[in-house]
Order: sequence, then structure tokens, then C-alpha cells
Amino acid sequence: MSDITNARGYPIGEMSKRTGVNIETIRYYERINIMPQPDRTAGGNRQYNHEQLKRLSFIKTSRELGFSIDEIRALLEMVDRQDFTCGEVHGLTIGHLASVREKIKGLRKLEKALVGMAAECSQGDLPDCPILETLFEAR
Amino acid sequence: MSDITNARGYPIGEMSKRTGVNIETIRYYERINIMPQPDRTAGGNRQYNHEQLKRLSFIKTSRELGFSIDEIRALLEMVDRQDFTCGEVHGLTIGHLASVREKIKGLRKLEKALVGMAAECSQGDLPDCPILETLFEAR
DNA sequence: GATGCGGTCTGTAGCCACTACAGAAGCAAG
DNA sequence: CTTGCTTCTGTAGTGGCTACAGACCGCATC
Repeated sequence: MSDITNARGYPIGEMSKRTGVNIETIRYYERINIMPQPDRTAGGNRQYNHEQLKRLSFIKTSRELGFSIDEIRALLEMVDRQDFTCGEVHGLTIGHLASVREKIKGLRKLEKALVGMAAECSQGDLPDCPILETLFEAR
Repeated sequence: MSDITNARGYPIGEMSKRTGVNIETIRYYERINIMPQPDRTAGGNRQYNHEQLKRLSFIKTSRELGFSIDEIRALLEMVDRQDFTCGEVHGLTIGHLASVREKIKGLRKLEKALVGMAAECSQGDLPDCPILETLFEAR
């Protein structure tokens, strides 16, 4: 009886508050088919259920871990079809981990270069800057 | 006399080869006003001079160091107006360095989380995966 | 002078993952 | 019934390019 309140489901703003995903982004996820089309009220407003809330949380968590939409799509498809193995999921994760490590490596190089450049700079008032000279160096 | 050959300047393909910047990207840089409109041949093809080659190299190097187009625009404006001080340039560089370090920090966190998740996974053939469980965890 | 071929031209659309509107309509409380 | 917040659809913008299509340039060769 009092279940009815819950059975009505969550409007999109509630979903947004609970997951931290922007309302427009939730609709975007629906458009690109990683979120299903939810029920609608008589007036046409979206009504989500608990499973859909969990799915959105999954997407949010995965995005925060840097998985691309396509990677998430792959994960969700496995889940939806129930035909994944733990090994497959592990593989996807390890692949993503490798790309994260690549990015870190690249940024560390940048960091070094920037530190080197900044260290040579007197920070003075004169319009004569070793940083600009480095940037202008011939390649 | 024999200078005339050089005075003709570089066509866009030559600029691309010398700097490693894609032809379409060079035109894009012109459109967004960080590269000037070069001379044209009678037929309408772009002809760049040596100064413009140096400018494009500057942009390329800066992009490789992760500076945003807007940051590069700021650097180039200082250079163009000749009214920069070394301190200003230093400031811009340090600001950029800070954002690079932020990114590295974020990625390290991701790396840790991914390693943790992957370590708990048996990689087995069973459709029961701790990675997915983690991703599905309530927030 | 015709031909061929590669370089270049403009303009437009696509990429990723959102974000930001405009203008209309739904919905709940007083 | 009004008020005021939420939600609706559809479209366009973000950054920093990249990828075409279809036409034209420019130089070498015959």
C-alpha cells in the first residue's frame, strides 16, 4: 500500500541528486542508448525505477574511473546479456589501466619540461624571457 | 637575386612538414586568429614567411607542453605587443604546471582504484565479478 | 598548348562527452 | 486557480582539431 509512493519511481531531478549526474547528461545517456527509455507519467515526465538508478550510478562511478562511454557500453552489454566472464571484465579494466598509466607518463614528462623552463626564469621585470626563448626554439 | 626563391615563402604543405602541424590545423589556427592571414599567390594559395614559421613552431611546442589555445593566445599577445615581462610569462607557466600536477594527481588516484579492483578479480570463467560489484556499489 | 598529377582552396560536418540555452508544458502546494 | 519549481523537446555550443567534397592552382612533361 505505502509501496505505491516508491512504485511511482524517481523523477529525473531525483536521479540527478542521488547520483550527481547532471539532468541534461541523463537525457544524453538515454539518447546514446546507455540508459533505457524510462516510463513516463501521464503528462510525459520521466519516471525511473531502482534498477535504473543503480545503472546510472554504475555509469557515474565508471566515468569517474575514467572509462570511456564505449568501454562502459561494453561493460553494460555484458551485464545486460548476462554472458560475461570475470576474465573479460578484468581484461577491459587492465586495458584501461594501461591507458591511464600512459597518460600519467606523458604528463610527468610535461611536468619535468615545465619545471625546467620555469627554473631558468628570473621572473624579473625585463621583457627577456628564457621560457619564451625555449618555446621559440627551432625544431 | 637568388633570394627571390626564398622570398616567395613557404606553401602550407611545407609549413606542415617543417613543424609537424597538420595542414587543416594550420588553417584552423588562422581561423581562430592565432596565426595571421598570410600572403597569397596570384592564384590564391597561402605563402608563409619565416617569421610565421617560427610562430607556428612556437604554437606546436606549446601545445605539446599542454598549454591550451587560450594560454598560447595570451603568450602570443604578450610577444606581439612586446610589453611582457619575464614575471608574467613565469606566472602563466607556473599556473599551467599546477594544472598538470592536478591532472597527474587525479590519474594516480584512478590508477590506484583500478589496480585495487583488478587485484580482487580472479579472472575466471565465471560470471561473478568483483570489479562489476564494485562499480555497482551504491553511492 | 594540352595533359596530368599532386598540392591547395573553401565550406561544412563530425568527433567526444557533455553543457546551455529557449520556449512550452507538467506538477504539487496553498 | 494561481504560483513557482521541475521537466519537456530540440537545437546549438564547447575545445581542438579532423575529415571530407568538389573545385581550383601550379609545375612538369609531351
